[in-house]
Amino acid sequence: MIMKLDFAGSVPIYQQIRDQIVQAVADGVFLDGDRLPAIRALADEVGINTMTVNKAYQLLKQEGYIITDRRNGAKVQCSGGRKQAVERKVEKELELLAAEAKIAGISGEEFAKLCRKAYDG
Amino acid sequence: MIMKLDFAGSVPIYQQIRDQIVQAVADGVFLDGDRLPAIRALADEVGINTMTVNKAYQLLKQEGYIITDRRNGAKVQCSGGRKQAVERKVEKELELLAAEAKIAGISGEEFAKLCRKAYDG
Amino acid sequence: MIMKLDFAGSVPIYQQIRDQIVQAVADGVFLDGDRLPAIRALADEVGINTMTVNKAYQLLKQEGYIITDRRNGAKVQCSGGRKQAVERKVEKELELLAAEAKIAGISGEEFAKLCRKAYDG
Amino acid sequence: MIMKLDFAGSVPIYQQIRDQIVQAVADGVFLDGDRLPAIRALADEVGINTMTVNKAYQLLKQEGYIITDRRNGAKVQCSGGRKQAVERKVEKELELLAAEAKIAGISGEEFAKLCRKAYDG
DNA sequence: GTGGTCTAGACCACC
DNA sequence: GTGGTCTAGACCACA
Repeated sequence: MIMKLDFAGSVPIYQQIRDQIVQAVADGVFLDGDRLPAIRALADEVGINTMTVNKAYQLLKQEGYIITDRRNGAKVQCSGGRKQAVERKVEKELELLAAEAKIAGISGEEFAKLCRKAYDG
Repeated sequence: MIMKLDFAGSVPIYQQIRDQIVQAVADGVFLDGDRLPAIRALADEVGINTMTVNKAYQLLKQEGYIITDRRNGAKVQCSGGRKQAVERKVEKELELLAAEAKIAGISGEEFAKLCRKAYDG
Repeated sequence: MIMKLDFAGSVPIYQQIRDQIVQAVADGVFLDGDRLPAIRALADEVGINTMTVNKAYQLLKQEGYIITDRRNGAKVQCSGGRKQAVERKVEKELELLAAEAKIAGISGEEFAKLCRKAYDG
Repeated sequence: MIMKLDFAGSVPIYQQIRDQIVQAVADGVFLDGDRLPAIRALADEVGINTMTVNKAYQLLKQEGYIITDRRNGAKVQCSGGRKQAVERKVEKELELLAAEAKIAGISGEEFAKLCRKAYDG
């Protein structure tokens, strides 16, 4: 589990952790049911406080990406059911991205290509 | 110029203003060279501090979306040149969105459709 | 004896076991004097540690719901005497539930109906 | 704003704060739109850490009981919409309470009376 | 002024 | 071993 954190930027660390774990799940690094690193272990590894990692895990749990089994720590849970909510979120964020792209002179085709690349990896 | 601000959410007000102006430019509400509303007028209209609007305008200026002229206020400037930078930014954000979509069970086709809709409006 | 355990939630396993046994007693699944499943048997059945079941049983014993006999295991004991204590506990918890219900727009009648349903089954 | 906290018990402090604020809202101590005490002020008043109060507020926000307006701090928000969810929660908790009451020898009438008292205050 | 984030430690409950 | 909670500070972003 490699983690690239930007301590200078304005994005909270816990958010960066959350994002990268979501990425990892989407990329198949973690499969449904896999155990995530223990909070302390991950905190030590990347050199941050356990509370920060804890917050990231809580966020992931709340969003339904993981469940924390009291016996085994945190496990990935890919069960759907969030499709609608995610769709709305994606829709809204895409709108802004598309606007910025349009102004920057990125054509519809180029934008579609970027989207495809992002999805297919 | 209608502005919908969410004072509760986690997105800063100035960021919301910036986003909506970018949207408006992309949608053709403002054309290249058009004058943006005066800071004080906009602040009064939506009932916020002028400092907040000022910060949004400074952000837009810094990003190259507008130029400020002491005599005429802020004017939209659609000159290109930022294509590469925007492309990198869009690429990065798309990656996360695509990941979330993938996990939620949104197919590549559905995602592409959302992207097209976002771009074409 | 069916046991539905939620390993993800915040309620401790032993508490869930305790709750479900109390439910079963109230529902007449276990009558006064009936033997509860042996600790090890129950632990095996639901796939948890015997220590956890043991803790649940100790809690039940301490609350006066069961008595443990070295030779015969745990037996249900419906002897009263706890009425006052339970009343106080119920009173306090009802207060919070009623508050949440009130805020959510649940009327007094609806709340009473829910209460009746809970009691009559 | 009086707060009675039990530091010895097993109920987390942030949960106790959350509960008492919900109670206060239901009792009309706080009306829709009223400002809650500032996190620091409340923390100082009851002699606990700001993080703990913060967690309580986050929980309330997440449950929809309050909104945090960036300009003014936390405000009560009684807008409904949570009726169904609360109903399910109340239903489930009532079931256990009713079971305990039944075993303790509390009659259906007595239980109904307790419920009425809890709701009407 | 407000809330949001983070640290470096600590203790506890659970299993 | 795990996650959950809490402390006593600190700094920052926002308005």
